[in-house]
Amino acid sequence: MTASERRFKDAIYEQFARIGKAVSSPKRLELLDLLCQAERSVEALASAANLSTANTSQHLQVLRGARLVEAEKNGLHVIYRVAEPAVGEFFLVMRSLGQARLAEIEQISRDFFGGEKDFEAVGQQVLLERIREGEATLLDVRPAEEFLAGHLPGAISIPLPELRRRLEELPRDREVLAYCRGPYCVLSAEAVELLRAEGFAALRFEEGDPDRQLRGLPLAFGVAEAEPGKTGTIKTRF
Amino acid sequence: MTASERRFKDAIYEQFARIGKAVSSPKRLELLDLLCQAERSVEALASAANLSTANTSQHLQVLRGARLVEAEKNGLHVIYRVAEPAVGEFFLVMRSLGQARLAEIEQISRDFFGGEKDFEAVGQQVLLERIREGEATLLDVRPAEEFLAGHLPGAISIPLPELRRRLEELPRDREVLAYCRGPYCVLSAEAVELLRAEGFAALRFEEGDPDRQLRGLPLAFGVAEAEPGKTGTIKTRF
DNA sequence: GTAGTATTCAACCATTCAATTGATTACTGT
DNA sequence: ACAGTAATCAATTGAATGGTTGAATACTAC
Repeated sequence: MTASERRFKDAIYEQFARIGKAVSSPKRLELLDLLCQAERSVEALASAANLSTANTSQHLQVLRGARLVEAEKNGLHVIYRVAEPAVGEFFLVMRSLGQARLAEIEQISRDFFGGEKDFEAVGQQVLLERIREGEATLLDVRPAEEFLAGHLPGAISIPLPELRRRLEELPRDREVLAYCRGPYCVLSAEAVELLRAEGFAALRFEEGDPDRQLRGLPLAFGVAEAEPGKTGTIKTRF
Repeated sequence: MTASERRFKDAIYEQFARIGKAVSSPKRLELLDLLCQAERSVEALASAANLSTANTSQHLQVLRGARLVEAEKNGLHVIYRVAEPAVGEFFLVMRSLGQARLAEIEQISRDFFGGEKDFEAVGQQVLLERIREGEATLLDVRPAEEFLAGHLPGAISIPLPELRRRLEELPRDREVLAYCRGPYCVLSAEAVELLRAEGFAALRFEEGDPDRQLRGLPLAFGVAEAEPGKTGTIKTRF
C-alpha cells in the first residue's frame, strides 16, 4: 500500500469516526433521542436530560460538528433539531442493534419495568387495526410539542402532567394504550399506573424494535383539533 | 423525574454508548470494514490496516466488548468476524449517513480519485443486467478469501496482485467492470489503471451508496469453480 | 520438552474528553 | 440605555483513550 493510499484511508475513516464520536457519549445519545422526538431549545434539552446548560451546549456542538443536528437562532433561544430524517433512522438502527446484541439492555429494562412486559404480545399491526375499529384508545402522553411534531395516527394527546385532571376525555368502555418516546421512556409506564389506579384498562405500548416501521407508517403531523361530535376528545386531522 | 428513573435512563444510554464508542475510532472502523468483507486473524487485520498486532488486538477487544464482533480460537490464530449481519447493516447505514452529511468525505474522495468519477453514471440495476446479458465482465479484485465469503453474482475473481499475469482470462471484446470493497477501497482503481494500460475498456464499479441494496440483492457465496467451456474463467456457482 | 509463532496482557505516556465554574456575548422588553 | 435571560466561551479538573513497548500466555511443529 502506498503512503498516499494510507493517507486517503486514514482521512476517510477519520471522517466517519466523527459520527461515531458524536454517538459515543450517553448524554449525547439522550439529547439526540430527545431531538428525534421534536426540536428544542438548549434550555429545554438541558432540563429534560438533567444537565447544566453549559454542558448541554457543548454536547450539542459536538453533535453539530458531526452534522447530525442543526441549530437555528430564534430570538433569545437557539433551537436545535436533527439535520435530516436519515439521522433519526441511523439512531434507530443503532438502537435496534443494541437491543439485538447487548443483553444488558434487556436486563436493565426488565429490572426497571418489573418484568411485567405489560404490552408486547400484541403485534403492532393488530394493535393499530383495533384502534381504528374503535376497540381501544391510543394515548400519546408526551409533551404537546412532541405530539405536534409527529405522532401515531389516531392517537390523542394528553401530556402526562395533565392526565389526572383530563381523565374524562378518555372513554371508559375501551382499553387505553399509552405510548411515549419509545421503549426506554418512562412516561407511558407512569400513565398506565395512574390509569389503572383510576379503574381504566390500560396497557403500555412499547413501540420497541418496530419504531422504524411505525414511524415509517402513516405518521400524523400538525395541529390537533377538538372533534365537535365526541366528548371533547382531541383527534388528529388526517 | 425520580432518581430511579434517572438511573435507569443513564444506564440505558450508557449501554447504547458502548456501540458508539466502538465505532468512534477511525482504526476500529477500518477493522470493522475489513471484517464486513470476510473474517480474519488478528495478524491479517493488523497488516491490512497498518497497525501493530498488539494495537489491533486491543481495538478488536473493544469491538468485541460492544458485541459487534466475535472471536474464535483456531489453533495458533484467533479468527475475528462480525457477530451478525445486523452489524454490517449498521455499518452501512452509518457510512451512508456520513456520505449524506459530511461534505468532507466526498471532497477527500474526489481529491484522491482525481475527480474522474470513472464510473457512477450507470445505475446498478442497468449494470447488473448488462453483465448478465454478457455485454460486460464483472471483476472482483479483492483477495480470494473475501470473494469466497460473498460476492456479487456473476463476478469473476482475480485478486489484484494476480491480475497482470491472468489477463488472458478476461475477454477483450467486452468492457470490464472492476469492483472491490466499496467506494473507499483503492484496489479497483488500481485494477482499472492496469487494465486500461493493457488496452481493456475498464471502469471502476463504485458500489457506493447502494452497497446496501447490492448486498441485499442476490449475493453469491462459496467456492468458485472453473467453467470448462470457457477459457479458464472462474465463475460463481448459482 | 524446546523453539517458534500468534495473541494477549501490563505498564506507561501523551492526548483527548466530560463536566464544572465563571465570564462573555447576544438578544428582548422596559 | 438597562436589566434580565439564553447560550456560548474559556479555563480547569480528573478520568478515559490510543498507542508503544516488552513480558506473558497459548498453541504448533519438531
